Amino acid sequence: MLLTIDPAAPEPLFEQLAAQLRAAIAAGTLSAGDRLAPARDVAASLDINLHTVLRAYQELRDEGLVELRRGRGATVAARADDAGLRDAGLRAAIDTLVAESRRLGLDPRTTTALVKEALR
Amino acid sequence: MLLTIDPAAPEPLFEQLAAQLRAAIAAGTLSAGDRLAPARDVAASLDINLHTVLRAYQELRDEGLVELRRGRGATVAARADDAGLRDAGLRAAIDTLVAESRRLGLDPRTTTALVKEALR
DNA sequence: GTACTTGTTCCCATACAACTAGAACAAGCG
DNA sequence: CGCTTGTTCTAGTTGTATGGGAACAAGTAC
Repeated sequence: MLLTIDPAAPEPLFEQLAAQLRAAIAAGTLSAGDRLAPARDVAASLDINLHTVLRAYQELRDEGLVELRRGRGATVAARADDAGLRDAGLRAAIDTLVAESRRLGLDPRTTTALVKEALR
Repeated sequence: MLLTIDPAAPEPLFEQLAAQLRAAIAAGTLSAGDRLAPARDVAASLDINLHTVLRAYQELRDEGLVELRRGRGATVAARADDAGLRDAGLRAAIDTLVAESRRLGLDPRTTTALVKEALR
């Protein structure tokens, strides 16, 4: 599981990490029970702070996608499979939305904002 | 056009305002040519700073949804109709996505993150 | 048991974004 | 002309993101 960051991007580093891990779960690269690299290792290899990596892990824990335990590390939650990030209906819905957004030439900010609002 | 804010929310105030205005355009509450309330008035009624409101307006201008002119105020851009924020296909796509997200019990953050990733 | 791993929780410091505050300015309107 | 309204500027406060370091707690390995 290769993680990368772009220090120049507007998104916070921990959000970049969380997004890649979510995408990996959705793509099936990571499955329930799989272990994530220790936060210290990720921090060292990306040359960023331990706290930053842990914050990404904790965000995923708050979303119910990852389980964290001292001494054991971070593992993909069983719920991540059950909850179905790779559910066919969900992925179809996302693909359709992206296609519609592109068709209308909408700014990505506009699209994500509309979705966020619709989810409230 | 009633605008509200939640000072305790993690989203910046100007983003909250922009999101509501986008949603209003998408819902048809606001149409091309309609005038937005003067920034000073909004700032006063919400008890926030003029700059914060103007930043929301400017973000919408950058997205092509609103036009700003000194002395005349802020108006919904013609493109806002053409671009079709209230396009049937778009709205159906959003509704479907929201339904799928709810069905799977996904955290809103997870859903929006996946969409943002898919739009890149 | 001891040693090691790994997340958790503190401390603090720095950099940047968000917000506030106030003022002056410029374009449009009546 | 006066009034409205967005634009631009300066400046200060606050919160978040990130970094750096340390101690701690729960789990694993021997």
